[in-house]
Amino acid sequence: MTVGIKDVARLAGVSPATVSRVLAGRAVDSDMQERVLAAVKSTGYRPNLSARRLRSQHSNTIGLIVADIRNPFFTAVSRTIEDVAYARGMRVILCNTDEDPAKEEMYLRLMQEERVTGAILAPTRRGVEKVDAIPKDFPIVLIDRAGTSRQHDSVLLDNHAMAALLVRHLHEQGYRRIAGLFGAASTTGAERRAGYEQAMAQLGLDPEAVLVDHAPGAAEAAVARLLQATSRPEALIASNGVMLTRVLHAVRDMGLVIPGDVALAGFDNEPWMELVGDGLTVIEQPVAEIGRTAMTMLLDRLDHPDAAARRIVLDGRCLVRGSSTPIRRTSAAA
Amino acid sequence: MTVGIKDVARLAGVSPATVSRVLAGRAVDSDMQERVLAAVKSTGYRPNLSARRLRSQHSNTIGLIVADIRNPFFTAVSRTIEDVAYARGMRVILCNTDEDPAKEEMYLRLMQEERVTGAILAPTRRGVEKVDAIPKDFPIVLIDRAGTSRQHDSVLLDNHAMAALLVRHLHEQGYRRIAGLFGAASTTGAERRAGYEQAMAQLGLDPEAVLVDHAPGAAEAAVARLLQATSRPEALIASNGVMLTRVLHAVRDMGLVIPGDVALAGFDNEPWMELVGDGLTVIEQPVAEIGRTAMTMLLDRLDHPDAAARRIVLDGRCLVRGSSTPIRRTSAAA
DNA sequence: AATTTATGAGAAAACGTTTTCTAATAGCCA
DNA sequence: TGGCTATTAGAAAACGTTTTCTCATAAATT
Repeated sequence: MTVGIKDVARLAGVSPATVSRVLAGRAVDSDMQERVLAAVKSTGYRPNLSARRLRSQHSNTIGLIVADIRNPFFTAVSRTIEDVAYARGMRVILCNTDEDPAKEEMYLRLMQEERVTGAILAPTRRGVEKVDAIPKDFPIVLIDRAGTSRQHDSVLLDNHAMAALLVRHLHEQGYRRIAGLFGAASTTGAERRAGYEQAMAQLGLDPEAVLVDHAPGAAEAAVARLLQATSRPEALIASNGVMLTRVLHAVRDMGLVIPGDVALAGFDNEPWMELVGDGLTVIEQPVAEIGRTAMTMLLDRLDHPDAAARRIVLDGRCLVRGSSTPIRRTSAAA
Repeated sequence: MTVGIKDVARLAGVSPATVSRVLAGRAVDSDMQERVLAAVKSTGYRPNLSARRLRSQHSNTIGLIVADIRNPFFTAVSRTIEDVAYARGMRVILCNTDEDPAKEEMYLRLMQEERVTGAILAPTRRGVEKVDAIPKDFPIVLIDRAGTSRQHDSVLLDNHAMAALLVRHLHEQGYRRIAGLFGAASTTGAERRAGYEQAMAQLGLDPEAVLVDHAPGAAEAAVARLLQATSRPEALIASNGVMLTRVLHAVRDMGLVIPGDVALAGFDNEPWMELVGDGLTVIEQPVAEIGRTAMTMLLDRLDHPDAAARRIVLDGRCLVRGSSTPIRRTSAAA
């Protein structure tokens, strides 16, 4: 019942090939073109993209695999990627791994079965080890996390440096006992932790890094444990925006005030972060640039399949706000 | 170069049809099955989903068209829809209209060309008028906005009642001059405005509704205009979460405090909303239930194409927080 | 003016599957 | 034991396009 290219051709009195050519915008007799366009309109013909993809062997689709679209960082990056893609006539398939390597593997397989033109992937910590096993003829750009893999293109934040920057900022404000909460399931967490520990060591401070699960409630529990200890930290660092939100909740629930009882700083800027209290000090990531760069790299890769893999490392901005005002010590200094 | 079902068949010494049957999990000789599976593994065969869809005539894909995935309401709903869909072996194509009817139309056309099994759509205000023109054989569920269309299934919030609820709450707290900011491009905004106006009228109050564009900066400008007027409103209502955030920003930028200078309430709950000041009073939508219901309706529709269209209206919860504490009048009462 | 080259249209093949159709074998009942 | 049915596998058609191939006609070159 559905109208196909043959029906259009018959109505217009031309061959299917001609209809295809008209639709592809290639040179045809203007009279025929007119008849074809009229026939398309009158039949309400809609090309079947599956058939088109099967025959033409390119999908014009890219896969986007992130941990969780509810994380505003990924939301923002995704949005940019989609806009660029659709502007180029490409579709995007979006998948959430929930930091689960099994899901990630399944979605990567799905992408191959969809014969996507390429994929943009934020791999899980365990997934990043397997990423080098992906066939070279499957173009991939890693975002946000790349681990040690140098085989694929990647666009990353300078996590190490940014975490260190945060530590030094807190140190300058007079904080000494600075604890850090880092995501356990992502390489991002690991890198930020390393930056944190190195900066702490350089300043002669004792690092206290906590690895936090992706599971709900984990961050809250970690905060409670930290702040109920005998020598409570003077400041907390949260390694991403979602965790920062949870830490904030947990601190409030304990009846503590920021920064009076404990200072707070973290990663990822969101519109509300300057509204809570006197604002939250954060490292803002260049989300739009990350998305745009990833798409550009992917398209470049398609043009030059054999070029060497590139790694682009971007810097964030440290937005200093009220949650890290200079410390006011109540008793003896450290 | 890519390995197809024929290659697998040749290696396993069976016909392509048999390979297809094994992969579909249908009954075959166990010896052959074993050989096929071995051949699949050794060749690294990946089925071509385009070919499969073309031949089998079902795409196992649903389209999801929302205004903007960066709006946390849509993010949350999308996430639920995706989870349900993938659990059923279906894919989701996600598109953002940016409240632009032209984009919406284009994406609806795209969905038809993809031969999606069905679509879930949050139509723009102008798009909702055209939605009845969509062929009946294209299953659609409208979410969040349905206007007067009764031809398609829909799952909605009781916008009228919820807006009225917010008005009555503010009235109970002692507020009288209550202004509302409503999205100009969505039917949601229109319905909430109607509820607001009716409730205001019933309480004998003068409504002051402002229609706010989707464009950036529009909400801020509207707030500035309202609060600089000679008789400044005592309370503001924002018709969705994004607008609420912007209103909050604007109020803060003017150096006013909430609720001391002006009270604030709105729609859509987000994790941070209990953290800013003494919390924001909002109507929380049952986002997960909306997503789940939409998917269920869509799947039902596929089973019963000729059943009458259903409209499911859900209630939200009013979360009372600090931004609407009882008014303390400085001078004479109204 | 004759030959080559360029252009454009139709016929038919091809893309990689699933499904229908046909045939063969095994199992069952009388 | 003979015929009938049920089951399973292979051959071939089909899905709706694009693209290659072939041919005819027009344009260009010598």
